[in-house]
Amino acid sequence: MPQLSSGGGDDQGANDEMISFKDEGEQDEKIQENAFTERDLADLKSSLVNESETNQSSNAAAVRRSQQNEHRGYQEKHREHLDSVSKHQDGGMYKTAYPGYPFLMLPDPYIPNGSMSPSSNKVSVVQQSHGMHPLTSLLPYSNDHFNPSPPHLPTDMSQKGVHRPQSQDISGFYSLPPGGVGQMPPSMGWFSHSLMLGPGMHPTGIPHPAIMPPSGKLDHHDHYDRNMYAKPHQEPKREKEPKKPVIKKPLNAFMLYMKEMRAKVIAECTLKESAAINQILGRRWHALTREEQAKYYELARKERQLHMQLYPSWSARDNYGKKKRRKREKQQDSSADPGSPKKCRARFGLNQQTDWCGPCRRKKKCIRYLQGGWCTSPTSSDGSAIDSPLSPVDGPLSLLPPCITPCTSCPANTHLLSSQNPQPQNCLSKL
DNA sequence: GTCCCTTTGAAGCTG
DNA sequence: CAGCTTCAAAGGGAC
Repeated sequence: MPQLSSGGGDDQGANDEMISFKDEGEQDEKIQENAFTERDLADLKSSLVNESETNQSSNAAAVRRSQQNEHRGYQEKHREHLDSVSKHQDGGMYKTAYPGYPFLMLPDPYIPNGSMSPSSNKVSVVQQSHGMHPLTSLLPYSNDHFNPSPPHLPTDMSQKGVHRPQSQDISGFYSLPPGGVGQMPPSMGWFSHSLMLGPGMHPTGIPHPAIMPPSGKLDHHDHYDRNMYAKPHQEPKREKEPKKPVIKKPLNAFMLYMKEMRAKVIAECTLKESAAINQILGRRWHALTREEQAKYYELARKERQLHMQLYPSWSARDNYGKKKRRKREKQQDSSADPGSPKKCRARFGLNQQTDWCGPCRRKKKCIRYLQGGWCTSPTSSDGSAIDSPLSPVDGPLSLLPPCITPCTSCPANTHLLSSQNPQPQNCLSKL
């Protein structure tokens, strides 16, 4: 846990926060759009802590009770479930949830609708029927269609010749509390109330969240259809040499935090754009105490451990550079067809960074920039920073670029700020 | 349909 | 080994 150790154990949370925000001023104003002023943010920070504590206290008891009850019959039923699961394996390659890691109090972090937020209407419903251990249903990884044998069995694990370290005893790795695999460490108990399986999610019907269908995209927009996995007509496809399913990276601590808190932030500030949400979440993340963050680091570590055990031969390398390759291929295709040049996503210049396409504001991503030209006219003979050919101030309002950072002086937030225009002259409030 | 944005952290890659 | 890059999630927006 680099974050936990990097601070040297001192109380440097505030410093850490300052360091992490490279463009604080700009980000601040973005957040203001939805009542996230600095003042509010300060309130938010304190309220977050209270919120967290409140949630912990109010839900902890109920959650603990629930866990205890459900844990009682787990060990016997777990074996039962394994049998059940193995039967399901015959029925569909995506139908089985991996049952071997009940210690992990995660909802399926890879299931698009598997929000962990307590405020999310998608979630927060404990569905641990079927005599399953509550955690069993949350197991995020399914290995069935990937590895022929159940990965949770040490013998199977050892059979896989791999370059990743393996452990047959996870508890040894994480110092799991006494009580077995199904019990969460006390410090993690708070998490369980929100890390619940989504409604309607059958425990054994969860496709592996980290595995993308062979035909699926790697992109985050690739919301694989859960139903698709259940369709029996998928089966005949296996006659052909199936492509290796894409196994996604395990989520890190912050990603887990985002998963849980996203819906909450959305509800609080009516924002919907993920970029803005993520900015807020980033701030909240820094506002968390070390103890609160530690919970997520712990979860993330378990997540990685689980992932490692399930896919010992998987490496982040497997997914590394795929997007880039795809993009490169596309570019090659487009360059081979000069008759249909890519449209430049140009907006009028908003920055002067030399490695950006000034007009486009698309760092190294503007097709024309990559092809050696600018979207519009500007060039600099000495190679210095290239200014925008058309200042936002120059154009009529209708031609102004979209807001990068909402101008809080404008009631309607219809204008933009940028590093060049911290207080744009065309601000509605000035016009 | 695809990509971008935006965040942090982990891991891979590169010089 | 340090520094950079990519990818995890999310979903609206742009094209």
